[in-house]
Amino acid sequence: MKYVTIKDIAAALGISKSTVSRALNGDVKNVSKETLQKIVDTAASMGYRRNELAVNLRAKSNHVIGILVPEITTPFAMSFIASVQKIVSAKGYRVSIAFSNESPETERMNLEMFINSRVDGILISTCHNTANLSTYEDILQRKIPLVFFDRTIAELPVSSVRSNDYIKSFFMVEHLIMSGKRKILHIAGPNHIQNTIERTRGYRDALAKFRIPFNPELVVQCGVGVEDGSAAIEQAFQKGLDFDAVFCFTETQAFGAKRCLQEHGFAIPADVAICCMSGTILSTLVYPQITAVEQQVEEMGEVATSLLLDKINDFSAPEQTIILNAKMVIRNSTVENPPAENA
Amino acid sequence: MKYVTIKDIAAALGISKSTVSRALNGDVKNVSKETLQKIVDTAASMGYRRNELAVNLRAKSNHVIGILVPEITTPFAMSFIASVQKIVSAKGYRVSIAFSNESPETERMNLEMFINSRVDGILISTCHNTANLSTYEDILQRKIPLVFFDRTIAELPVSSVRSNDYIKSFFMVEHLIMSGKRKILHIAGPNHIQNTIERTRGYRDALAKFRIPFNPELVVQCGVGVEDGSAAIEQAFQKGLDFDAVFCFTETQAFGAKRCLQEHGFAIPADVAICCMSGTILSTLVYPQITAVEQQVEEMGEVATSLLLDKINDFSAPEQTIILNAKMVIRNSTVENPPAENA
DNA sequence: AACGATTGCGGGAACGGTTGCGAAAAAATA
DNA sequence: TATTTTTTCGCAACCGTTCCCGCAATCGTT
Repeated sequence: MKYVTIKDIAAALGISKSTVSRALNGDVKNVSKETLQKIVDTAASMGYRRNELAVNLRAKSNHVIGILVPEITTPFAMSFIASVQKIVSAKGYRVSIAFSNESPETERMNLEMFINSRVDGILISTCHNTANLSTYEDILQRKIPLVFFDRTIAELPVSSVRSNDYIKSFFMVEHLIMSGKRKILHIAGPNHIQNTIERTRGYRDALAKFRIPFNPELVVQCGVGVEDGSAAIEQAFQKGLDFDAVFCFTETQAFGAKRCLQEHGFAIPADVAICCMSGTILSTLVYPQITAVEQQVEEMGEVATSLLLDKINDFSAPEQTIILNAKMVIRNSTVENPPAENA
Repeated sequence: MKYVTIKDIAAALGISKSTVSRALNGDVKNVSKETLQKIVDTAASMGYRRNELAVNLRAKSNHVIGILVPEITTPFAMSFIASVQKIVSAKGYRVSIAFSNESPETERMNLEMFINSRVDGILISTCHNTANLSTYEDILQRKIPLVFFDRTIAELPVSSVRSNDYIKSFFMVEHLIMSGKRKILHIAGPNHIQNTIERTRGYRDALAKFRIPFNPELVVQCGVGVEDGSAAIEQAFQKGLDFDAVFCFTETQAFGAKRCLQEHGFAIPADVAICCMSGTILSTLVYPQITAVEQQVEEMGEVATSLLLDKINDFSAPEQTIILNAKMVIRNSTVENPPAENA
């Protein structure tokens, strides 16, 4: 027999399954000490394993948190998932992970899978061109707790957690300028997402503060991959653009840009400085290490989870929009001698 | 009402829930065309969502594949998971992910969680100092399909997938020697795992082939993190060791080693060449790009999944041990002008 | 001695589906 | 028209657990 049930235990002991259930749940008030011990012992010796499926059906809860991310193979997603996992597993929840591959259709499918499997709550970072408002609304109508993180949707009355992109972007460009750079190339992100707008706004406003004229040619919009960053630099060379710093939308772009510049023999940061938003631990792997604004991924996971658990606990908990303070870390890709560690 | 059930639909239409169930499962043989259409329509308009919990309880199957990895925040784990996810989701399975943090205790806990939640199969890469033989045996006794990947356990009669570590390690060191290096530092892994033994054996045998005497001082054993690699180099300097190449057990060690060497002003590969096992896409992000033996992660995911699905389909399917051919990619960290792409 | 309170346990209805079996109705055949 | 076959559907059991309700025995109190 593959699995023994409480019925089997009851039969073996000649008692009712109710008592067995109670005993195994440690109900000391309704089971005598001896019976309880006897039940626990035989359960162990028979290799009993509580069937969560049955428990969950009865409890109408899966004890599962669904996490939906655009991509899974990014340090950001991994760290976020790990952070959530760590917290909720201590509270008896498991996490179920799905990814949208930046496709709204896949996103919708996965959300419906979450609904069908009766997850207790959903954490989601939407894909770029999101088109699933009706699905989100369906989820809300069913009173399934939902929290957006990183990429949020302003239209919906749901809690969300993201970083203060604009101001950190501003500070980063300011840092470049104060390091003596003036011709700053900005490798931006896809133009239909909120983050791109915020970060590019920070870039422009920092230039304005120092009365550096904005040159549209110095802003190139492209994908967020390593090769995109590399290609952006190649393209800038071909256009004959003159620049002494590069400010990237993502870390991966920065990797590509840096590698391309190094392959062309440029010294970093002397000839060209490089920095980026969305930095992660990877920025410290390369040489020189990259100055970056790092999202507090761990913290984002913790905050998002906390908001979600609140909602799970009481669906009428108020919606909150939390803006985390991303951390700017200055490293060798922008200055020769960076401070030890800085916020 | 949060969720409508087939009973609700049945009541709304004045028919039995059996018929509703059949209709929703597309049982054309037992439901008339009109009734079926009527049921499907009202189900849609009432916002019915099949409760997977109930279905799974009845079917005694969760339609979930459990994946247990030592760490989640590695490109290897992520790519593997993504690869499995892609395949099984097409077959109606979800994946549940857990990690052991290299702790046998956590590993055991998570395995028991998998058992309790009645997963249909388990893919596992064991933690370093594994001590859960009895748990594995429990799983096998319950006839829960189990497949090991990457880190395997020879003692157990289960299918497994891993790479040909020894020979690739041998080739890698041979490559260094043929590039003119002779004093090769080997940053090895923890000494109680199989992979360390295999790879170090490859190192020694390659030296032997070229009649280079083996110097135990040139083998340092340490953790697999970036900082471990960096520390290993620092330590080598302090010991006054003389070396012109570094062969790392993992990619992360190589990152640390490379960064440390560059910070000390060494030219790579001219002064010191660097290469490693367990390479991933990350090796191409850095400058110079790192020569590495890359596991075919995608393929490993596919093969492991295939073995597992076979077992799920028929538990008496034969156990297989599959050795994948890892791919050695020569890049700028060992030679100035690497071939375009090579196996 | 009588009576309420407590303790320990069993019976059985849920949770939301699926499915074998049988019955009624409809259609096909003799 | 009578009989057989087919279609269409309902009944009820089942998956493994929880939990409400009720009953008997024990205990304590006056």
